[in-house]
Amino acid sequence: MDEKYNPLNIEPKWQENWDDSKIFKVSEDKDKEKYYLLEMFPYPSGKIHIGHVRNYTIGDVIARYKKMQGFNVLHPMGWDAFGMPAENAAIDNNTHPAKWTYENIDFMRSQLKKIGLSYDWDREIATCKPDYYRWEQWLFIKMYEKGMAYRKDSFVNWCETCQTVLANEQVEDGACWRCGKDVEQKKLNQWFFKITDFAEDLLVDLDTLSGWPEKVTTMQRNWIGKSVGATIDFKIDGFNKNISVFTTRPDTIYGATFMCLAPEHPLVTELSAGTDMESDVNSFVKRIAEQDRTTEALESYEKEGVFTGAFCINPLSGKKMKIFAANFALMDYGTGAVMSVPAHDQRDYDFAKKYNLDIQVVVNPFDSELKVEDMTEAFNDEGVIVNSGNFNGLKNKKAIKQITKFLEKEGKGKEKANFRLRDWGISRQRYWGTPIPMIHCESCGIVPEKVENLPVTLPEDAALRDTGGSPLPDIEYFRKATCPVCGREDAKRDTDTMDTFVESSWYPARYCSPDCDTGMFDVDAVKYWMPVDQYIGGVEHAILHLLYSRYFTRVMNVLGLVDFKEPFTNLLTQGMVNKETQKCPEHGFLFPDEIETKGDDKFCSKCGSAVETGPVIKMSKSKKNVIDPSILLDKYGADTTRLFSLFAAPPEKGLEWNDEGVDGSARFLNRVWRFVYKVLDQIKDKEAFNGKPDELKGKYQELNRKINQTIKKVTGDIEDSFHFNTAISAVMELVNMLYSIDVNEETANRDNVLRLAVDNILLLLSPIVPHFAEELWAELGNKNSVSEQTWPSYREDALVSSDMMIVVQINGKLRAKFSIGTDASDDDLKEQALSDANVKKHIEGKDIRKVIVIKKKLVNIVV
RNA sequence: GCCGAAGUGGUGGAAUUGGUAGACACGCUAGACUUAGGAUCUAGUGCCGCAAGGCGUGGAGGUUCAAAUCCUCUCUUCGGUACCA
Repeated sequence: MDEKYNPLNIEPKWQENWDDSKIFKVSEDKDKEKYYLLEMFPYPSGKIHIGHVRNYTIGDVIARYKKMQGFNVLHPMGWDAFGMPAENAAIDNNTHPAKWTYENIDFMRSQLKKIGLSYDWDREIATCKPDYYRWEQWLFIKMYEKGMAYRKDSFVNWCETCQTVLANEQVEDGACWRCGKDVEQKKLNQWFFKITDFAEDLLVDLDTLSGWPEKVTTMQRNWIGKSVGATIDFKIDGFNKNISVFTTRPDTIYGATFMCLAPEHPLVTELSAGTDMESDVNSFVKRIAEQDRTTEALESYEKEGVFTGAFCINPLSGKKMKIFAANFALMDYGTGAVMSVPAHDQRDYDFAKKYNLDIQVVVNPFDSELKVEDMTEAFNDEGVIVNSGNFNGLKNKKAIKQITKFLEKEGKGKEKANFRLRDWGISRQRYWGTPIPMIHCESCGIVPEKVENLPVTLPEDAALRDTGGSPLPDIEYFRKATCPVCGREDAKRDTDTMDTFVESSWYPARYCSPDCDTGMFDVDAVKYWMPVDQYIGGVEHAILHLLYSRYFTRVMNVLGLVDFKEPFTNLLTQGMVNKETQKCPEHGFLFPDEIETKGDDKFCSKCGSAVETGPVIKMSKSKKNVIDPSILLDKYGADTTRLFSLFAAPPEKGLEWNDEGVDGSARFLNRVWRFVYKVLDQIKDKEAFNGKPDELKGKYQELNRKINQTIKKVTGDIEDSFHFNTAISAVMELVNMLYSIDVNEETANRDNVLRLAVDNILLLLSPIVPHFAEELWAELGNKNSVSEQTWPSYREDALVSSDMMIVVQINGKLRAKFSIGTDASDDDLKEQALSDANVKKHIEGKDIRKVIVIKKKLVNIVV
């Protein structure tokens, strides 16, 4: 055995060993309980960054831990390989997206292998491969046939830089989530998935996800945004038509004094046509349509509107209400029409003040009476109904139900729940994505490609345009198609591709049978492995990816492909790894290795300008605040890097990256190594101690207790909360204790206890630092891989101590401590406490009012 | 604005059925050793104080023999979301 720990020698050896022996390859085994552990697969952007290392290490520890506990563990890895950066990089570097992507995959795979992760690499998938997206196209056609995929004209979020449409979820603060450019509104004909059909189901089932962080279910709940109220019909004066509105406050209907329509609402132009108002209305509608709709801009807009010239009739009060087109009414929420109740809605109040409209109080606070002339803002708390005919005197909450019921009876309204969630627009005008398997035929309309013709393969020889945008419409042989229905040869293939979130919505199921060529997956394999027992990934995917995955699982469920609805039983959202940004006035953002430091000052290595330090934010390639783990891996090896990334903080917590502590982790492994080296000859042929504590004496009895306590603590920390940082601390304490005892002391079972200590330290650490553990495990004379050992258990009798430490407080302040046998009575404790010298000093001349004795813990003397 | 989470030493972080605040590390100080290392070992390290002692978990109150932990108010930071009728 080497005297010194040299990770760079031993790590490649074990990685090869695991690879060759396929020790982590799994298959369905009905006799073993399965455990499916999945980390969110990465986008192959080029290099692994430290956030990946943290994420995959967390997963790897759990996978190895569960394997040692006897589970049949599925732990796969793959690549979320379609997406825009490939196109951008291809243009920048004059290469091809496919080439760029596959090269990145090869490089990143080699990086992951260097971290020593326990993947079943035979299950690796890449979503850009035709044998993967073939089944996505198949599912698209199934969804189309069931009416779950449809086409509609709609205003879409358009990113000019990326030349593509973005889903609502992909717009962050009014800007593109990927490139940061402000998003514009554009009208396009697009494919949509009918996720809103499952809005209620997706919402209700959040309650069943007890293994998810509440934070995430709350975010999804808010995103789905259910509100309960009523739709109410208002007759339009002089027209044989109704305006339907959605409101959550039917109790305030008597106070509705005007009506607001979204500018795009079809009635706006219809009602104003041929009236004096026509030109005003049209110019207003046109102006609003052209307005910038970024969130920032929206905030600065004042509420404004224009009278359409028409009136409607309040169905209960019978009063005439002016109908406006207003900029704050949204066409795609509710019905695109708002019944405005200025007394009880702040927005309506502002609008009424501006245009001098009637304000009518219909809810009073419980203890006072509102007067319109004294009001400075809308009143929207709970209260008592007034000025509302038969409903006066009711609490407004009760009135909501009664008025709704009344409207239903009269045929003027209906109870209704409304959702904020919109259908999922999936068309992208991009090249590097899954082609949408639909064909536009002049005779037959839009029809699906024949299933036997799948996959519709993405042409690999496409020349990208310098300007961005998809080359697919230019490629004649791709675009030209034969109509699968009538056989016309001049049909056109859809040249849009799917949103890349589609691929990631079903990949967990694909891992169960990655080579299946008869369907999306092998039904029996999925039945065995799915759902995922533990999913791990960044909290940044709390809405987007996780909601889409839940939706897709429901789609597969409805299509009879799977028998469950929730894909992820337990979810661990790992905090993001953050780092400050560095900016050079001339060269913009800088990578850490582009900075030179002189004392406390930092300079750009290209031009020497002083570097400006920006805020601490999530690591991203575009901001260049990334840490390349290969520096750590080359210098310290994988095990130290793994250990450090776990020791720094509990997984769910965000982390400001700082590698100052990494030496401590390296030092710890060295300490363990040196100890094993020191006692190796002594313990190599010995059995680990497994007797009763009374077979041991003194320090060695204590050591035995500490070993068992450590097993208990580490197991609990992993099992209950994945708090590896405290688990590691516990092992460190045990190692510190080993250094404090004399290994040559003549005492019973000495070497057997030392063996027990070393065995368990290696077993407990093995999921965290697997190469290190394998090496020392082999040095101890073991033939099998440490990962095939059983996770250690502790002896209950070893935990028991004959003494206990008692704390003495006076008025709650710590004044003394003493050790006493565990069989001591309360009175013994009291007596012992009062006889302590320091205690005597503090109670001298004072009356003892009360003595509180807490069993096995403390004595508090109140004076 | 609304929803959620979090505030503990110089740093990362421990500790919650209320019961020794600061485990384990990093850093720092002093020393030892030496084959001069990114090594190892010993001692110290919350703050104030020579000490006795006092103070101390964002701030202010409260409950309790006892509060980082429970309650009320408040401040700050981070994350999500936002004209949603």
